[in-house]
Amino acid sequence: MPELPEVESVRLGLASHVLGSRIEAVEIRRDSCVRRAASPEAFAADVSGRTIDAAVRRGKFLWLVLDGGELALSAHLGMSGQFRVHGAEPPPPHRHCRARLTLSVRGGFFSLDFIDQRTFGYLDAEPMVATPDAVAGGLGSPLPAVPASVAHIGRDALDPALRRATVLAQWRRGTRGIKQVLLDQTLVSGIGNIYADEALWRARVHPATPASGLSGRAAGALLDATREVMGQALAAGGTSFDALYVNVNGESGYFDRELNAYGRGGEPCPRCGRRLERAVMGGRSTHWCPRCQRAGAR
DNA sequence: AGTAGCACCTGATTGC
DNA sequence: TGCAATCAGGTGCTAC
Repeated sequence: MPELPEVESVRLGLASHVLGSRIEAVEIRRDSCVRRAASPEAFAADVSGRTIDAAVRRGKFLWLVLDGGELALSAHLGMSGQFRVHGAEPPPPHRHCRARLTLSVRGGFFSLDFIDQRTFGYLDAEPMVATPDAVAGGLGSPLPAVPASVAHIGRDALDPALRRATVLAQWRRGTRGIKQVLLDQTLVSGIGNIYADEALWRARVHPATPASGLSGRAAGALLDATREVMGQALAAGGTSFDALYVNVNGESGYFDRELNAYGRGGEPCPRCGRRLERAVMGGRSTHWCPRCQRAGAR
């Protein structure tokens, strides 16, 4: 469920609570929440006793830089992952709590819970690896490296170091529809199903338009639209329809009130009044206005 | 090489 | 009321 604005809200919350703290204890409550590590015990051994130096994000991928920066505690929220911060005496773990970390800072202790109903999310201990374009890392990162599992992920739409001309050329290559291309995290990361539909609506591009048929100008306007909509969503604390997405303090964002297309199939287009359409494209539910977003327009 | 399809899960909602 | 089908914000692997 979480896309770039939601993951960035989580990153900001983590940064405000865990930077400079030390990982004292690790309780894995569901083994499969640790994917790459050889075992839950190996994960715990890798991260225990280490200090958290930074909280970094690229697209929807999030990681805590440990000690010297050669190791990361990486996390992906999948469809339903959350982090929740509790004080020295945390409540009993939530039913979907997959891991509980105990952290210490200046003699005080607190808990960090990883909660994930659908279990598509994960935690891992990973080496940091250099990437060809790792000039400045992702948002929040001063480091020239990313966790191994993020090496194939493109810079995200809000990253100042995004190579605009390069990604627009990559977008327009191949045979896929533009909706599928927007969701390709190896080109521009961070755009998920909600913000893909919203950006296409803003830029007046039909989701099934062959990406190769977009003009450079239209592709550029679409990239700008992804940045605008995700920037505004971030300012509103992200999008949330229910208790499945909350920040580290358990609070929901408000951007769902500002969605123009996503989830509004059958409702009037906020721009022209025409009934919005809904269909499945590339296995994902897709929403658009058949009048504002004409196939082949622009 | 690029792309489509499916697998991975749990839970809420909808329809019969 | 019960039960099955459908849907949900993501990613990675496999087979074309």
